[in-house]
Amino acid sequence: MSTVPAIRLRTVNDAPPRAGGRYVLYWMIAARRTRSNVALQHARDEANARGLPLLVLEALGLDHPWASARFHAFVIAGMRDNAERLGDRYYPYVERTVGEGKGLLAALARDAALVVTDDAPVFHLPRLVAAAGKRLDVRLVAVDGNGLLPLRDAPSTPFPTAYAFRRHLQKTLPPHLARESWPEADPLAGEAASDAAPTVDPKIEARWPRGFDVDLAALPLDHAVGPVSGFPGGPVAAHARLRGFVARFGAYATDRNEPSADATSGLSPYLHFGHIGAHEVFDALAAREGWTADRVKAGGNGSREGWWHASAAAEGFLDQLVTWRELGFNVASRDPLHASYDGLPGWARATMEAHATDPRPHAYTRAQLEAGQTHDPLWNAAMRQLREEGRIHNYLRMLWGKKILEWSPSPREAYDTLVALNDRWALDGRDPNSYTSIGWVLGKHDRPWGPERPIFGMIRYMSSDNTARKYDVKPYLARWGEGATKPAARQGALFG
DNA sequence: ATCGGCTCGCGCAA
DNA sequence: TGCGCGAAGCCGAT
Repeated sequence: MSTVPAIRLRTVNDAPPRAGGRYVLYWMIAARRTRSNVALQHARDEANARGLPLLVLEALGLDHPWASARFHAFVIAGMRDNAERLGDRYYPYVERTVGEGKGLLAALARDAALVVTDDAPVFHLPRLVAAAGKRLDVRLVAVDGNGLLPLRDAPSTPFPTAYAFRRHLQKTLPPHLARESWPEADPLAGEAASDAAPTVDPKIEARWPRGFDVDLAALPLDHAVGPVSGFPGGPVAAHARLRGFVARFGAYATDRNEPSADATSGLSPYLHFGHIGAHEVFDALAAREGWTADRVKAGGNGSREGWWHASAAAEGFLDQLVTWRELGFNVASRDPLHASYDGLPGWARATMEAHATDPRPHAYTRAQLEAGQTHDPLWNAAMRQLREEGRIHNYLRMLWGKKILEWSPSPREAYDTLVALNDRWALDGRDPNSYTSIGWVLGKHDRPWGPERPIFGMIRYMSSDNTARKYDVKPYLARWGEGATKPAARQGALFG
């Protein structure tokens, strides 16, 4: 009945579907978009099967530790796009006081034949879904739309290396690339009762008013973390970004590590908030390359080269989008320690701990780091980009992390600082991928790399001097360094 | 400019 | 049991 592969569907609770429900409710929590969204597609199938309309709830709560004007602005921009597409079927809701939103899902579910949601191993979402499953008296189905590989098509233990995971992908992925397994580009196009608006109890609307036109300044948020410039949120902006990236994709192979070049995709924030899906990014690239699924052959030995049978640039980018991104999801879905120091490999913790009492020639408090007040101008510039733009250039982010290890009193504190700064300031913080890149800095998915050094032990070392030797960092320093003039138009006027 | 060594663990071939 | 291979490393020798 469902057009979504069964391996992506998970029934969360024991409650049956409700006879006499007025709509099928899609509780949109991770895939905050209306295109290429298998959860929405499944909800639509269920609605069609019952002759019912769809209702889509997209809520934005205040009750999590990193709630800030930055993330709120980003998500609300996406609500604008989703409202455009969904019309009467859309129930956007932004909490005005902490706890105000409690009960909305259950209230809407009381008239639902079935509730569908996203199954994503991201931040607090698994706990949220589990709790909802217990509370609701109607069936809740969670749908895994995270990546090309369904999360459940892998062993129950997480992959320790990208190499091992890549080998698994090379064996397992081909059937999931087939057209019939692929998400529909526009699930709303296949909606049978699209003209019938779902009837929502007016008492619910009175208590939890629909809408997203809120005064951000009045909300209890972390306002020091302000909206970013250059990265407007939402599916429309995400697709504009994707088009731009594909248009200049030729430079990706050579310039992706060049801090001054705009050669990377910049899609990570959109992927994190679900404003675009991995399948959509894959499709855009495949179209550009004239690539078709039959070019991938089952087999392969885990090597990065010559797997996709695409250009060098495409192979490199797909290794990011598929291998590394989905490795992060694989680990996040299977390792409860994936976001903690204790989740690092044994050899990495051992070698760092053997050097825990080494003298630290430079030591900074977390506040000094957060303010970008170190002796290292390149590092300070990276921190400033993170504070102001909500991201750090891919290559410099590694250096940024390595120095936090070098300048922290202990490896455990280094890990916690990395996570805290990234969770708070990065648009794609709190994502499985963020924990992958932070973990990599401290040896995760990497190997020991001599010679043994103070503080680092056998953790792979990086230095600002070498980075400056390999890449042209002058334009980056001019943009983000100490003496740089503030870029214009940083005010958050979008949502005033 | 380019190259090997540093060093560990995995999966597969033998 | 050996072997190839691995997100971006650094360093010194040629």
